[in-house]
Amino acid sequence: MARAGLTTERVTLAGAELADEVGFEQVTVSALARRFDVKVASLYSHVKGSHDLKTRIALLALAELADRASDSVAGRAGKDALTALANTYRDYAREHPGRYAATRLRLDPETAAASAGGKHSQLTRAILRGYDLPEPDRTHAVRLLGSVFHGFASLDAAGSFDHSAPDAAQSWPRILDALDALLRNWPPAE
Amino acid sequence: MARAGLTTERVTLAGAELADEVGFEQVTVSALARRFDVKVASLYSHVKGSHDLKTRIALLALAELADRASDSVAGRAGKDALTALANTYRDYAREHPGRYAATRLRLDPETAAASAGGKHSQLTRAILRGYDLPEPDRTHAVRLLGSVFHGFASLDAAGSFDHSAPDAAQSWPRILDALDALLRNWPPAE
DNA sequence: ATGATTTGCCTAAACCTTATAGGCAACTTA
DNA sequence: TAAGTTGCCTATAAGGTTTAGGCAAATCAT
Repeated sequence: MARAGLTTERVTLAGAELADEVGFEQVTVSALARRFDVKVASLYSHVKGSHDLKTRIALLALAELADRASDSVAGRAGKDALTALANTYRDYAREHPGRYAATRLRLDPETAAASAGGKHSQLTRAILRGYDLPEPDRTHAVRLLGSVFHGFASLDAAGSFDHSAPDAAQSWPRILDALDALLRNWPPAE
Repeated sequence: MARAGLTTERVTLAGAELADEVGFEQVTVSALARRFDVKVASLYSHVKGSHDLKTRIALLALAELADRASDSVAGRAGKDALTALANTYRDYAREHPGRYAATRLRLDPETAAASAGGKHSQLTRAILRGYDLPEPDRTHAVRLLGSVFHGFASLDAAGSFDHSAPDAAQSWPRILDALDALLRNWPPAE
């Protein structure tokens, strides 16, 4: 009766890998048990259940993405920083579709508060230092950028851009050009 | 043995209502059977199964949303049209969260082609008539607007804006101001 | 080292959802 | 009102979730 060496971390990581392979919605405690070649009930010592597992994958992905985002904007400013951050999100969504989908899981307030979620808005706020926006427009701009990054990755992943020309990849740099131009010429409140 | 009067349309509509109440992911053939006070197997005469049901709900929502969007931009131009379209998406996402989530279901290519999906990009393209954008920038702008509408609704629904001030409702008009300004001053390709 | 304790994975079982097959009753139509 | 169609049924099987309780392996104390 050899032990498989399960821990909560290892189970969560395997769940994230499974999500990238088969989709976040398809992640199940049973599938994970098969992957470890272990009986289903064994996993219940490490995660509380299906929802707990998915929440842990979401937290893992949020933290991992925040780390990458943080690295990407370090030492950059202005449009350079904007592009780096935006590309980090787009690349992560493409490389890790399951993990990326996990970041959109609705977390209960206290879990969300303890997550890396706040770090993401902090990072977006940081790249706005290179532009000259007074509050509260800075907050509005953070939300606009978040919407674009998330919305584009989401529609791209859903294949929404697949049936029109040109390639989504062609639109991306022009969208970043446009956002940069917008941030440099942000309209004043009337 | 009274008949419940099930039809594919009625089952789909009830599925959409259920989605708005408990969330799109929670829509199940079983739950729907309970709602009709009918045995599960009975529903299988009307929908092929769980995936078919969800697909039908998605198509219903896409069509319904396209109708509303179409109504909202009729007779408007420029920023007025932009605001009307944007608000239609935001309002629909708030009023019908389950249906809105359904619109993000990944459809297989031929189903997607037969859906109202294309109408949405047509409508967005239409409001750009009020601005002066050459191709291919018009397409890039359509994608940007789609990303913002979808991304904002999505983040708003996920509660991502809940833990920072001010209210998301305050950001929305300013984001539309910003998009209008951007479309009027779209940066030229270098 | 060896007994005690903790930890890890197990069997067993109950419940829910999906899905299919086949049957009888209730509507429809002629 | 008989024939045909449709609508909902029972029965059944397979797979996922979750809990309870048990034995063995690893770890710790003496």
